[in-house]
Amino acid sequence: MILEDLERATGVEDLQRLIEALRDHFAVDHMVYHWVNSDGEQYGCGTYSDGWVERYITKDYLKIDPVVSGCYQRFHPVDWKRLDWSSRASRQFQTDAIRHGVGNQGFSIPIRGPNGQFAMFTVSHNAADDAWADFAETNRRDLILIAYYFNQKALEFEPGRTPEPTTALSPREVEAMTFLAIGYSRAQVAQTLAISEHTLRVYIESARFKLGAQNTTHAVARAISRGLIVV
Amino acid sequence: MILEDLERATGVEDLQRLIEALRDHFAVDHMVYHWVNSDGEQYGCGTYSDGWVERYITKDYLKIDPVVSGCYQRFHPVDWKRLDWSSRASRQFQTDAIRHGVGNQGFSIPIRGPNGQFAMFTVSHNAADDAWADFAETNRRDLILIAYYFNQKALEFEPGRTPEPTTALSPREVEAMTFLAIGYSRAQVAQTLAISEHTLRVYIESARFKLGAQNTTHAVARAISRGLIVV
DNA sequence: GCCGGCCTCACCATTATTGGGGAGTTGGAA
DNA sequence: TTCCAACTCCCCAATAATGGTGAGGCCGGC
Repeated sequence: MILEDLERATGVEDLQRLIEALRDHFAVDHMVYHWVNSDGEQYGCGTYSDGWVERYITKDYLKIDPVVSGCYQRFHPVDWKRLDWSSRASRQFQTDAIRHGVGNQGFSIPIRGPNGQFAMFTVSHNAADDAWADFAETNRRDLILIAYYFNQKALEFEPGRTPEPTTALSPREVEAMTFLAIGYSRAQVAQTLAISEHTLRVYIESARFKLGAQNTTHAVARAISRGLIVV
Repeated sequence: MILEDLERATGVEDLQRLIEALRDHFAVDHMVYHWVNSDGEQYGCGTYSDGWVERYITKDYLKIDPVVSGCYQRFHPVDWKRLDWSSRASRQFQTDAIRHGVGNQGFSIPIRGPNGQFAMFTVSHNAADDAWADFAETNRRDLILIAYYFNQKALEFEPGRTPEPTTALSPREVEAMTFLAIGYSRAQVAQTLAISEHTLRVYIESARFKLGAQNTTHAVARAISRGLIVV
């Protein structure tokens, strides 16, 4: 089955090949994996035409695509029909998309990973409403799993995701960082931990040093994104 | 099947009932859903003893539990054995957990939702290593789907626990937060963005207000854990 | 038994951040 | 067109954070 192939994938070429196989397997027009960085960078693979992908990027459609914002706000898979297409920009985008071969129906699954990673797995097709509803109902679970495995592989292949040498913080340092991260001032943290502010400073500086951080805010940011504290 | 029951669930009582049914169905010692709020609050349901749950909370084990930080750093399901149990605090925690009836084996699936929501779905059991590896291998996909549906329902039932609807930051605010998060001082950020420090302050204050943050560090922490910026 | 990491406390001076005001432009949405 | 959100700039005073330096006790590993 396809999940096994996915598990065996060893590079991004495999993902492109597999997504085409998936499209054929589900007999739909398009299948796309789309990783969106929060600063607007994008990576993806799928079966949309090169023309549409290029147009999407150059026209900065990412910012007005209701599928993107809809997925970003939700956890569950979204049927495109249930999104808000009312604004003029949305409708223009929709018309343009259909003209470039994107189906009139679509189904997108939001996926989130560590460090705010966000991606979408999309199936698109030209079909009547009820046929599409049937398709979505029938295949939802498989698609969720495929999206999950796809993202897992994408994360794996992403360069720069190499696990950093996690310099563990001491328990007191973790506590200090945690309280700072939830908005306590140094005085409040010291009071909460029942230690002097001087002592607290030692922890913060120690944590800053271990994390290679320039200042407290930086240290807290690193502690969070390295998963050393859960805020 | 159980996924159907999950889809039909209409309240948290159903989730508690279902997770017990799931434990019996998979014939394991424990099954737990554990939602960690972005301010350190916790909610969960599962089959751990009340004593252990209470102890976990009062001893603030959330902060030192290697399962939590391990899941927080990863996307894929994690086998407890492959986590880092080397620190003293970790080993104490482990001993205490086993004494309170938690299994020696475990398998936890991280789940992430909108606005930085983070939860874990955990299966725990007393078993030998190879038997457990078999179990995990056999049931991984089912468990991933169950975790997914469970979180979907949990999000549905607990709207109050969801962090305030994403008050998106403006582009400049995102830039400001991002540079602060990588250790720049206000002066440096202002210079980098080629704006006056006064202007920068307006962005920071605005972002702080939108994020409901007490201070800059808090704002950056929230921006990161809600996935508004990537560091 | 020594070394190192962790936890605790202190002072001084400097720099950075914050909170309170006010004010003008621009571009897109209603 | 009107309005609002976003972007830009300014002052003053109070408060918070930081850098440097120092010290003692406790515990576990080599």
